Amino acid sequence: VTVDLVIFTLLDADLKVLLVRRREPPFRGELALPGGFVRIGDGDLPGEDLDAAAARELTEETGLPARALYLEQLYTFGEVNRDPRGRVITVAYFALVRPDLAPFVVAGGDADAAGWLSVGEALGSSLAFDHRRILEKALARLRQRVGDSAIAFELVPSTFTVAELRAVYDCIEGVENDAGNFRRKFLRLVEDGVLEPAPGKRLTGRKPAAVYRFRRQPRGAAGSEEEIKKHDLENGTVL
Amino acid sequence: VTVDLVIFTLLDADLKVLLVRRREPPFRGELALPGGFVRIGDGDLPGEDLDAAAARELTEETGLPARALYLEQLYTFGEVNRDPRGRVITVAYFALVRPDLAPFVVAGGDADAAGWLSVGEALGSSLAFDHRRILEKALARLRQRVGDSAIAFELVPSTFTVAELRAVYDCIEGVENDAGNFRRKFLRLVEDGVLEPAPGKRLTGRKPAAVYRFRRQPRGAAGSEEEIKKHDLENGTVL
DNA sequence: CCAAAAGTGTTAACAGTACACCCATGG
DNA sequence: CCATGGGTGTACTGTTAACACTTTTGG
Repeated sequence: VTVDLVIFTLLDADLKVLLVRRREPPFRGELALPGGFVRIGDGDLPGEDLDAAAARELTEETGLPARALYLEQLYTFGEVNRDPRGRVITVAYFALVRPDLAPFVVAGGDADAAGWLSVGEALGSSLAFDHRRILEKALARLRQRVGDSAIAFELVPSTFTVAELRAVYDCIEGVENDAGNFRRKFLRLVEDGVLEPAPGKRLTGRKPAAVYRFRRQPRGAAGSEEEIKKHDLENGTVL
Repeated sequence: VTVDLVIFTLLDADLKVLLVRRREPPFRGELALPGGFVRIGDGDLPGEDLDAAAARELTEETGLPARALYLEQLYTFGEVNRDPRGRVITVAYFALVRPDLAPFVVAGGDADAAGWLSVGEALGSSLAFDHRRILEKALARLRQRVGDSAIAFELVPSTFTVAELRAVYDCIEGVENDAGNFRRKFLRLVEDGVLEPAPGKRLTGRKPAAVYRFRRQPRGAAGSEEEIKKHDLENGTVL
């Protein structure tokens, strides 16, 4: 049993995925998703949970603490012949790296030249094993999550402007959101205490834009309204 | 590696799950989800895909052809100590049995007294392994799917009335839908060719109700409109 | 006739969409 | 002063939710 990771980030308004070039057969020299075997724990070696294995691989491949990243189980692929070495079942995970952390990602241990590749290009080129299918599944999950949960905040620096968040949506949904309408939805989140103004201005365009940040714990007493808000952040529709 | 199945049906306006009583240790005599080991295929025995293993177990436990049932991968549980026998990772699947087929379900091979238990009761009683957590996850998935795909048709006989389908939604969402409003949404599906009138009337209440059936392949030329419809049935919002 | 469920109508509130517009500022 | 992007207003649309209403039937 292995875990494979689909790690996304957003650079230059383009969705990127972290791929490695395999140094060992099978598929030596080809592009693949980072991953590795789950420590089962025979005898005296302690085993690890699946989530722990995914977090460990994530840290190994990115050099970033897993706690700072979004990580979620994606799907398990277990076709008989997906690995020429024999029967290998892989639990795929799906991770997001905030773009301000992406430059710190360095090549991992068991693979050459880890690197961010544009998802479009990755889908165009050939990948090892059934990793193309895994990537497609991850992409579908990402779009779903962006549509119905607050996951987009994981693809933006810790403080951001309305336009920056809008760019994330534009890029992932592949459409161009109306600036005015998007702003209104955004401000509703501020009203609801999901976001809050942050100090400073962003000097990106001509006119400086207001900067916001995600509010980790909602303000006010934990009334029923806040409960709902928490639920929304985890499962519900936000933007 | 095992597969475990969470098999739901709807009887007497109550959501039921299929549980078995274990005949072997560990957890002998306790209630558990049906499941079994995946055939890996060492040596000359052929292995099986995960989906195939789930379908096989599903047929073994229910006596019904898997083709007639809804089956979808749910989540993979791999905590180190979830099975006292050693390291066992389980891929949980989620299945639906139409209520008109539920009475034909008989006890499976490796377990006593398979039976439909009310989900409320099942969550109240203790289950083997981490099966309670799996059941909770399945319930969450069911509610999600009912909300955003056409899965409810899998919990209704092949022909049904507006009120019968509404009862499915009421039961799973735990709310009472307005009869009139529900009817309008329902009729929109008929307009769109997703449903079609079926011959006969249902004599359930005082006034006989019209009967409908699910339309497997949409009518008309396969234009772009039909493509969208197909997409909706698979992924999108329907009711 | 009456109860009960099928089926219809009406309306207010709300969210999404499109698009026109004002405002502030760096060059 | 002007182009650019931030930020605002507004009218139109379709969907939802609440609820009152008519119709049809078996008992």
